[in-house]
Order: sequence, then C-alpha cells, then structure tokens
Amino acid sequence: MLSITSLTSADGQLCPVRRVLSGVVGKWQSLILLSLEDEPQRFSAIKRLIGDITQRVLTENLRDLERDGYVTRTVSDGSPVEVHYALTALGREFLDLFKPLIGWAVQRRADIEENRAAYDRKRAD
Amino acid sequence: MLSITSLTSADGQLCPVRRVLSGVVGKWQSLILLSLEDEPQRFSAIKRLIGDITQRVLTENLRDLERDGYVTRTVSDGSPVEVHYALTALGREFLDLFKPLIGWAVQRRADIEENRAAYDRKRAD
DNA sequence: CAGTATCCTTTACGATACTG
DNA sequence: CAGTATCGTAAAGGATACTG
Repeated sequence: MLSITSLTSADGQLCPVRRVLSGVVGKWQSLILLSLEDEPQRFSAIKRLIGDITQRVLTENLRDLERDGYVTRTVSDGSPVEVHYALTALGREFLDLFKPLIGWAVQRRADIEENRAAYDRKRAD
Repeated sequence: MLSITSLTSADGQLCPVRRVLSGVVGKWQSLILLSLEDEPQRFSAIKRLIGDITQRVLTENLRDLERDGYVTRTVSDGSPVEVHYALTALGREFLDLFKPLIGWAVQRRADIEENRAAYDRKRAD
C-alpha cells in the first residue's frame, strides 16, 4: 500500500521516507547524478556540465550524495590531485526511476506553461 | 536524448524543464497530490491527511498546483462553504511516475540510513 | 470552513577570497 | 585542481491571529 499515511508524520520532522526523497530530488542532486550517468567525472567537469552551480554548493551536494551512498569519491595521488565521482548501483537505481519524470516534464512543459498563463489571465480580470 | 544538457542553463534562471519539476517534486506538492489520489478532498481533509502542514502553506501550494493544472478547485455555495480539490489528468500522470520513486525510497530507506551512519562513523575517527 | 494577514526563523544558495 | 572559509541575500516555511 502506497498510501499517503506512509509519508506523513505528526511531529515537525520529515518521516524517513520523505527524508530519503528530499535528499535526492532537490534542486541540484538529480542534476549531479545525471552528470555522472555515462561515465565518472572529475569535480570540475561536473561543475562545467551543470553550468550554474557554485563550487561551494557542488561540494556540499556531492558530500551528501556520497554520504547517502549515491556516488563514490576517488582521490588519485598526484599534484594537483584528481578527484573522480562515480555513480553507485543505488545512484543508478534512482536515475532509472527519475529519468521518466524528466521525459514527462519535457513532454508536458508547454501544456503547463499554458495552464499557468491561462490562470493568470483569468485572475487579471 | 535525455542528456544533462537538456536541463542546464547558463544564466541564473532555472531552465523550463527544471522549473516544471521543481513545481511538483518539492516538500509538499507531491504529498498533496498523493492525498487526492483515491478521491477528491476538501481543504481541511487534505490538511488532516498530511498532518504537519500549516494552513498558510497548504493554501499556497494548492494555488500553485491549481495554477499549473495539477488540481481543480471547486467551490460549492452554502454556508459554510465547501471547497473540493481533485486531481486532473496531468496530476495523475505525474503521480503515476512519482509513485515508483516512493516505493523505491521505502525499499531502500534502511540501506541509505546505514550508508549515512557508516560514513559518519568513518569521519568520527 | 477555507482561507488572509503578519511576523519571524530557518535553510538554501550566491559571491568572493583563500589554500594544500 | 578541488576544495574551505566567510559573508550576505532571498525564498520557504512555521506560528499565530483574524475574517467572510
């Protein structure tokens, strides 16, 4: 049963399942995982692929993703160092479920924008 | 092609596709849509089903969901008024793609919590 | 009942400078 | 190169009181 009761919590904390989801569907996390889909990438490559993310925020998000087990972090000794990030099986599992959602957003984007515009036109009267 | 390039933007704005996703995978939106899955609900029923959401935030989120076309809002004349919210086809489409993600989070939750704990143990040395 | 209105706090994020 | 450290801002959300 995937009812809403499995996601609600009385106290001020997110229930564990919501905490899992919020750790991965946020503004940056899914984008970072997507940047690793084809092959492992170095820190600077991820940053370049995403474009509009600051170093600080990327570091922060990568740490959280590593902590939860979505990516691995590998440091090669040398100077300057190279740090490679790669998807784990868990990260790939998530991506496989999330990508259909991206496809849907691409398909439906125009409809949603039209809905929004229509709603705003009505309210403007 | 569902590459990352379809989601990145050079300027400070979210690209349109990311804007769509951010409007629906946030902290409350998916939960609200889930509360409407079986049948339309009144405002107070949604609030009760979710539990930890304030009236202000629920109102705000419902408006945005209505604006984008995920839910309809129907006011019955009477006193006091009854307001019913219901899923649209668009809202249902989203839920159909999002629910597998919830199922996955339920399955994987324990693993992820263990990853987190293991990571924190390492860092504690 | 279904909201508004106000105020306040927290969290995420951006910008920038610095470092092994 | 891959971060850390600091500072500042803006948006989301919580608490509470009020209303047609």
